[in-house]
Amino acid sequence: MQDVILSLLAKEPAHGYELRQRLVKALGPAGGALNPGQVYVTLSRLERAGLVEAREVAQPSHPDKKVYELTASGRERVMLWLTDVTWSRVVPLEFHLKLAAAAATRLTDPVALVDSQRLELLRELRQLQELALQEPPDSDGALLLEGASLRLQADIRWLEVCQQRLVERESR
Amino acid sequence: MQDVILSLLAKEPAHGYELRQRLVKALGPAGGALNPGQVYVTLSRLERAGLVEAREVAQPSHPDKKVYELTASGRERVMLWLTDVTWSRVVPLEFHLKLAAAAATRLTDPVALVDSQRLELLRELRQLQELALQEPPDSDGALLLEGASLRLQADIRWLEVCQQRLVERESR
DNA sequence: ACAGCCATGTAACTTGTTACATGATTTT
DNA sequence: AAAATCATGTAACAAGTTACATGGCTGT
Repeated sequence: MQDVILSLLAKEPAHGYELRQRLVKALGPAGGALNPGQVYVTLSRLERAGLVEAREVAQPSHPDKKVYELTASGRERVMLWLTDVTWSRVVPLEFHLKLAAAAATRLTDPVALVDSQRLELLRELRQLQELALQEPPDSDGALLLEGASLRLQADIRWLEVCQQRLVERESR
Repeated sequence: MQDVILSLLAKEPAHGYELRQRLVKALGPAGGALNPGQVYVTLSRLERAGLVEAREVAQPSHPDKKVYELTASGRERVMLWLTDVTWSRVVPLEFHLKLAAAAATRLTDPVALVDSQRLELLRELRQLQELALQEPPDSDGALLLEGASLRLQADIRWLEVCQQRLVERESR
């Protein structure tokens, strides 16, 4: 969250309300879940950490607003974030633990578990592809959806491999 | 972390030290980064939440140990976790924000950013494939590595698409 | 005597998250 | 007069993370 806010401020100074709106828009359909308060909490923590600075701006026919902008060390942190290359590869590990737990507890059949997850991902993939049709081609939104879609396909293929292995082992 | 610990306890009751070792082993090369204290912190929080219960076990030629096992509500939570199907699709969104920030700040060239990330992922993929060779075929470890590898390939393909789009836009 | 493994924790800090509170202005 | 929008925050808790503290037992 902090890095996200900072990256938005890297573009131009803004106040909390504006940031919240930009975030909701950037998050798309998932944007509704964003709690307004969180933006302000994050901003005040960033200020305490010296990464942003605020100045109050009076408005004639509106409540006052507080415009935040990056400090030097804030810009430094954005640069670090930009060049950071740790991508999340946590999920397969987590799912692997789930499989092991399912096998150990025998509360759920591992094969059924893999299958339900696979079906769910397929459902999500169809939904994504519907969304992609509504997006103008070659837009940023379409590019984003393509990234999510490629990942989903990779995960689905992996689940298929898992399922195959499980069935093979069962038949031995 | 909580769910991970719970899933390990779902297999069989265990004490903290043992859990830590199993975790380090399960995490493979990344296991070294695990702070021992965290296991105990997590266990005590799980106990406070009523998801696990401990009983102290004296050992003749070793310090005492505290063996934890799941309560009924702990087992319930594991079941919820097992059947939960939310996979992380956050990363493309995050990278998209990075691209936007890079374009806005002009501190870094977006094309260079994509390229460095792509090279890094390629490096990781090679490393993964080396690890896979050392793993016995058809083992759980090999399956895990395959999942990570499929994801990496999807991410790399996405970055290639991003790069293509950026170059296309530049030439206009 | 000293290193190293077995075993457990606590204090403190950061971050995410939610629920709640406040008040002005504009539109209907 | 009510509802929506503009605008900001606080208090409190949950969770991840780290640094540090403690002690017994084992092998050399």
